[in-house]
Amino acid sequence: MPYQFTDSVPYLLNWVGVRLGERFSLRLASYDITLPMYRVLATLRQHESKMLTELSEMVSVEISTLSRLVGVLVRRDLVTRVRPEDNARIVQIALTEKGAELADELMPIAAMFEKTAIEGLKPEEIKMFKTFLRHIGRNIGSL
Amino acid sequence: MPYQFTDSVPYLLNWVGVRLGERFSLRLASYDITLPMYRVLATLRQHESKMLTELSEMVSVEISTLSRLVGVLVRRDLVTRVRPEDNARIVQIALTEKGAELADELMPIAAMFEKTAIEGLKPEEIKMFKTFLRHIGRNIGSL
DNA sequence: CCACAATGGTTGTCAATGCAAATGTTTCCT
DNA sequence: AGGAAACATTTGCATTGACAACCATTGTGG
Repeated sequence: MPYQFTDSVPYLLNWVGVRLGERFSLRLASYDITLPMYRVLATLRQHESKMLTELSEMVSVEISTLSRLVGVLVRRDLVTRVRPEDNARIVQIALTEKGAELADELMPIAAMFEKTAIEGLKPEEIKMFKTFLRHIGRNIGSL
Repeated sequence: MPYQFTDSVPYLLNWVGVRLGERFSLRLASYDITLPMYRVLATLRQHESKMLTELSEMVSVEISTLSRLVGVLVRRDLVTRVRPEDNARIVQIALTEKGAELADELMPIAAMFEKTAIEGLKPEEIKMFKTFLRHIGRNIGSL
């Protein structure tokens, strides 16, 4: 059997990923929040405080882009950006009260969204699916 | 158990997808080809000829962006863009000889790449994984 | 058969992105 | 201690990409 591009894992992954992103962006639009913004808020909601580099790795946004993005989030009073006393080269990003509230409002929507997306898959299938994804994620190092 | 963002399907999907794309882009760089370009070539390799809108849907690239992208591929003599006699509002995109040759050179690399990415998963697991992806893909309509 | 809606594609414009260089900070080595 | 290397972030600049407005063609209902 020949290699079929549109049947390949990277293709399918991208196709589904892009569409999920598009759809969810639409939902976020009414909150005046972009998808990368949401990713930052949601990540911080579960990690308290992260430096820029860590955040960049987690949300898959290029660090210079993220630097600017954090800038707008600070201006909107959704996150804080502080240089710790004991280490002046890093910057800690954390949610403000307002940012935490927004995250708490948005995350249930994301949860519902995901629920609809994986509708029809059995719990153990979802578990497997995530395991496969993480497995591929680990393999990426050897690419 | 609370909803954990970094454990969600959309997050994992994006995380893995972005990284696969980044890595493969690096491979393509030596051919002076970008990832979206590769996607166009590979799609056409398996579909002969597509109109712009269909191509846009398949490669997940916004149509105006794709219009310009096709422009550069035409200039590089990798694809042709013709308005059929019988329907002058559509445009058919097809590979040139040169484009087909390039696709044939690149696709085995992509195949190897994928092989490495899914290393360690059993054939039936890969099959399941793709089934899950397609299933989610179909659900997206109801988002 | 003709106005008008719908479809397919291109172009103008501006915001988002990414790379590279610059800046400041800490760590490491001798 | 002193300077080089490594690290974390920011900024400048050029490219990319998205959205909207637009043009051209085809399809449709009265």
